[in-house]
Amino acid sequence: MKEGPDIAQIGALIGDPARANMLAALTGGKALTATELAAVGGITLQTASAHLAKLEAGGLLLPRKQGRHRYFTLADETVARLIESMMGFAASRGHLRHQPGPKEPALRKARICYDHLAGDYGVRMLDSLVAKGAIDAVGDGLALTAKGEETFQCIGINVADLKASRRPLCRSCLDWSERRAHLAGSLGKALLASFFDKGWARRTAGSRSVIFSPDGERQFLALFPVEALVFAHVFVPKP
Amino acid sequence: MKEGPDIAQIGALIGDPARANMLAALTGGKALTATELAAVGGITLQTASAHLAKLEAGGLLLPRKQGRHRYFTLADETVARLIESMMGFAASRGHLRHQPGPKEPALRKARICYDHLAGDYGVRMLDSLVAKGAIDAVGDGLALTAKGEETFQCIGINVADLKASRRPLCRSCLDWSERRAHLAGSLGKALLASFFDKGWARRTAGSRSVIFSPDGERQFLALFPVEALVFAHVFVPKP
DNA sequence: GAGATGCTTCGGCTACGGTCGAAGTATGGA
DNA sequence: TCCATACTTCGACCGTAGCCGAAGCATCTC
Repeated sequence: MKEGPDIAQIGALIGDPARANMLAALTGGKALTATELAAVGGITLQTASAHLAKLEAGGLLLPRKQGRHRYFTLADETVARLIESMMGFAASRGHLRHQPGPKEPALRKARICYDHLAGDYGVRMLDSLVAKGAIDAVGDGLALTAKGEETFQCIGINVADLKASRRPLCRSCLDWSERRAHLAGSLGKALLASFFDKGWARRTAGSRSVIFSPDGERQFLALFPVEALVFAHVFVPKP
Repeated sequence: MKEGPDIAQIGALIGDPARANMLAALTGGKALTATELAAVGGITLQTASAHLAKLEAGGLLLPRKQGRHRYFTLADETVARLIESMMGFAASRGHLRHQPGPKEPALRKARICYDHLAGDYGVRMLDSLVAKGAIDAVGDGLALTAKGEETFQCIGINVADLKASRRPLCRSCLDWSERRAHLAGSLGKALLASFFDKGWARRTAGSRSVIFSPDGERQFLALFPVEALVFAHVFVPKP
């Protein structure tokens, strides 16, 4: 039959454990060197080199040479979205890792999804913004309201700048740990960046998880309060 | 590192050409027997049986025994969404099939995406519905308007029934051939079903493509006119 | 009951892809 | 200039996953 585009190629690309680990690590948004990615994949540098060549040829990765290092990033936001959506799917089918591990809770609480905040805190933030009327949620789509535009200006985010770029302002991104949406798009990116700028939170060295400082956490929770009522209509039953 | 759910498993599942072909065929929405799927995959029945067992174990497929046949369907709408999104991604990276083939144009014009209409005609339908104000497009989300509810009642679609089900009414689904959204969800399903009921169109035997009758095509195009102005803001530039 | 059809299981073959050691190339620093 | 570091290429090894022929169940038809 052979209809349509070839999904087997990218499936196979993602289907190798070492490559999958590399891709998952790169979903953290940071550029990583071949050596770092080899460690992530649990393989030697030679093998990693071969894998990276394949991922690059497949259009999933973008290399950037800098001195004697080669830094790799996901080629595109669409790659990140694909990986995240596959994680969501895998989680829904129970394809979890064997070892929950000590890092797991931190990851579920707050982590980076390419360039924006995900996990419990990411979902909470979006919920709160919707409850405040800063963002409109229609179906599975998100849109900034006029009120929201004001709000973000006050926090110190220049919405006009964001609007100028071609990238969509708001995008919903399905969270694999919470199975609910969090905020992606250039606004999601700007918000996370501002948390880092303010010193509320920082990324961790070898992981996707985001660590809040005690003070940062207090401020974050105050800025994005949870209203119990909200959950009623946003709740999505787990299948 | 091993963070998060295991995407390698489902990647590998989709990564085999024979399995990928089977999954793509099942995205046509019809239940297919093991023998039919073997033909689709270009392999013998024994091999297909092994593949199907793996896909079933992975939670991608749902078997249904009927007489001496075993019919397989995609386990879930989420599987169909995953496959379609991978197709979209593959298409965007140029991972196309070698042979464009004679069926390709028909497929691009109108095809089934799990249970709703995709392709040029699918995109056109959504564009037209948005232009008419029957559906609200906010960001990448869709919502039925009050006016739309009336409209669909007139066409003979019982919106109240659809609302009763847990499945979302409107969902946007990215079209791999058009790289724009078309209408999924229970409303998308109901619309396609009504086209079949009215005899405007029919499915083809071994393919996902949808064939309109001359009269059906005329009616469809009249019902969903294109207004040039609409395209301006819906257009998404190809990267 | 006999035969045909649909599908699964078993066993063995094969090939491809992942793996690493060793050697080769580029870049940076002393 | 010389060495260390970062990475790639080459070559060889090996395991696994895909593949099919043959045989074994199950179900329908006559």
